[in-house]
Amino acid sequence: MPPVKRAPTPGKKAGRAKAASNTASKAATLPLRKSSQLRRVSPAVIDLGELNNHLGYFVRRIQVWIFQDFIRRLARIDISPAQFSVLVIIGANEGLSQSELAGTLGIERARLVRMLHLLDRRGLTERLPSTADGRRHALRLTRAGQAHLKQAKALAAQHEVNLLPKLGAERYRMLLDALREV
Amino acid sequence: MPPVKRAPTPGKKAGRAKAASNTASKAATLPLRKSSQLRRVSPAVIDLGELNNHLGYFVRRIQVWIFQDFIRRLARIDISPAQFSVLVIIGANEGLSQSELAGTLGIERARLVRMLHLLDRRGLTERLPSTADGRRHALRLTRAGQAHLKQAKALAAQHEVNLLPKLGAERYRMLLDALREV
DNA sequence: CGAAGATTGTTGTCGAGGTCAACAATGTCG
DNA sequence: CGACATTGTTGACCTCGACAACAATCTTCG
Repeated sequence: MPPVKRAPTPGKKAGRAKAASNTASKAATLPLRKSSQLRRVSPAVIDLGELNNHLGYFVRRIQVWIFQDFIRRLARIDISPAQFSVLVIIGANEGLSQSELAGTLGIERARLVRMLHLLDRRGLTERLPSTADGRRHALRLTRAGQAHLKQAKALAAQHEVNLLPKLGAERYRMLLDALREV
Repeated sequence: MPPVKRAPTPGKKAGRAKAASNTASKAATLPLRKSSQLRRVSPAVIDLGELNNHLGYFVRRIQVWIFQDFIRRLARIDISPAQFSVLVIIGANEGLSQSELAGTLGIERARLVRMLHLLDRRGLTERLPSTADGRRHALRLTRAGQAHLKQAKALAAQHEVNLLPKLGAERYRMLLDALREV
């Protein structure tokens, strides 16, 4: 489909130019236009309405926010939050199976398989055949994996400390305690 | 690629049957095997290790958990968490622009465009040309959109109430208050 | 023992979302 | 007017969760 002229918005949307007494805006951000007469316009600060009563909304926002910082901080050693959790659990429970790992982290077995493919290829983890059960794989960290995890933990701890000032030490503590019990 | 024999795991993984003194397991779940001698094996209850000190991990878990309930509850009217937030904001701020909407919700303008395509097609929202600025679109809910949002809010409120017992009323309140200020 | 059933690891396929780059149309400002 | 910024849009790519289908391997129980 060839790029049409500024999106025809397939369908209606013809005339109609009434409404919208509360016009538009620009602010809401940083520049702080020096032009005295701030273009009139809308809320500038937008109302979250009903969302203010939904825990899910705020949890989502903070989750995204925290992950972004985490990702940025561990980008150097190329470890994602998911990979980090996998390495940590394997490190703390050598020999566990993929099923158990997936179960405790709440991810699909299928998802974990592909994740381990990567980590294996990178030489960080290995899947040894379980001596007791032919179906299982005993997961372990390689030497390199242990070293890598060590670095990851250091950076992650650093990331964690970084959250304190942004959340407030007391609030941070409270959140961590409260969430851990769920 | 034809399905090989139980995943050759491209690469090494030959012999090697040593290690893994702490064998494997099965439990960790429900059955509670009646067979007295519980197959020896690993932790049964797996150690989260370092993850216990990472707020991000718990926030992520609870976020996924909350969203699952939300999705399940609003499946009937086919509204996702993201769509819900979009409808709520438009409803509370008629005439705002896509940029503003995307900004306040923390999603990409590009992402929002496709979301609005859907909502438009479903007749829930409409994009009126802004009279003051030729580039902008003044977003609004259609009559149908308002009605749909009303239902969504009812179900969402129901979902929210459902979280109380599972989190504990006090904890719920605390979390909501704490997160709202971030 | 042997057949039915459950587990485990795997692959394939969808669909929702996030990320980036590139654009045309439109506004703003010096 | 011309340089620059915004806004809405599209295209392409990639991650991730959810499902379905399998082969290999236990487990159970008649």
